[in-house]
Amino acid sequence: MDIKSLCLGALSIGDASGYEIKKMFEEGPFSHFYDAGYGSIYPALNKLLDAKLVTCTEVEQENRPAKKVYSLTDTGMAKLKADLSAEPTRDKTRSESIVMMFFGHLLSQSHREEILQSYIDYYRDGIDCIEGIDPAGQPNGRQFVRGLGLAVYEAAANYLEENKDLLLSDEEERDIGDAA
Amino acid sequence: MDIKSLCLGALSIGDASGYEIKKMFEEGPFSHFYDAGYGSIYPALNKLLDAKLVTCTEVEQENRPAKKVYSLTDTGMAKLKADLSAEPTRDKTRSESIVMMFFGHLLSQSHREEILQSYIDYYRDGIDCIEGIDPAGQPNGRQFVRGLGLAVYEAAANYLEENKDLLLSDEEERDIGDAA
DNA sequence: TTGACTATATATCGATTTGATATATATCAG
DNA sequence: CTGATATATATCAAATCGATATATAGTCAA
Repeated sequence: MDIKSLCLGALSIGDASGYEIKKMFEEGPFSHFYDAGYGSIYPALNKLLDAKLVTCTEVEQENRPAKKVYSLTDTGMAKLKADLSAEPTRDKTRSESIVMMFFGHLLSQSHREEILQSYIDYYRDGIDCIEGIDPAGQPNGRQFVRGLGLAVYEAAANYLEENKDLLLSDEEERDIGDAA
Repeated sequence: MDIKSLCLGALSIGDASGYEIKKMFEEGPFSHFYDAGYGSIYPALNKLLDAKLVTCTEVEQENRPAKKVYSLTDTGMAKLKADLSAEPTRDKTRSESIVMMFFGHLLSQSHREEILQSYIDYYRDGIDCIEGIDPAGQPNGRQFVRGLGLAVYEAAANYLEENKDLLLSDEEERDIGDAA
């Protein structure tokens, strides 16, 4: 499963341009569990077009640039279902905030506090964002994933707030006279 | 912050070979919040060596191949602290399991069940793995991150188990006679 | 003793992805 | 008329991924 598969998934929700697909990764439904930028989306759409898994129509618009709207073909939908039927690979996370907290003893207390607060804000914003989605009428899978996101973000935000002191307190000097 | 920074961080804990650093990402302390393979670690170590941020000693071993053990220099430690003092970028997650659940309506019930169960197992294994780490004597930051991991994994595993039915139930046919 | 498998260890390479930048059109504010 | 923001497509060097190659050595079974 790569960005081509995710573009097929995005188009299974409805026709869209590259720019609109990007927004699904940035602010939209995918933003909490997948990532992609223009540099991978546009090449992916071109490959999908070559493989006839999508079609493309140029649409003129008033007061803004023309856009290329992509649509899923029948073979595209079949390919999407095949991709979704594979064994999922392990989740990949990359959190610089956690790296910094992990090595907190190498940082000043004030910097640890900054990192922690912006990380709490990050989760609180995520919660607000997910709560802004109305689950009514959405497929069960999307409702399920929405609830998972809320549960995980709330657990993280609560832990960070309830255990601040552990991160912010300075290390106790241990091991004095340890070289017995 | 890139893999070079993470290698410096790994070496701040103790001298290590590329193979040993890989294991820190695979099974060790980094495995829950960062990822890296040989293809990025070995080139990173060579660049760090060129920049004199680490030194390298070849060590012969009994009953196994020789290894190259890397150590942090003073400038390497300074570089690590500088990297950790930057503004953290946003977390990046990439979860194929969640993508599959999100598009669950395109999959059979039995496949949804497989994905769900293996995802629950994944979190339960993660919990066991973290619980196996003794926090005693570790820096506060590492204890804090350990607790965060536990809180988040437990929230995820519990949500998945308690809400199984929502994902596994078949969609109700809505909108019949909707074209009013 | 040969083959299969596992673990340790380093290294490389094509393909993919990242992150930044370039190019346009159009609106709005100062 | 300059700068900022939003829409929209495209590209490119650098970083990363995932797979593979190579080598040593132990185990375990056919």
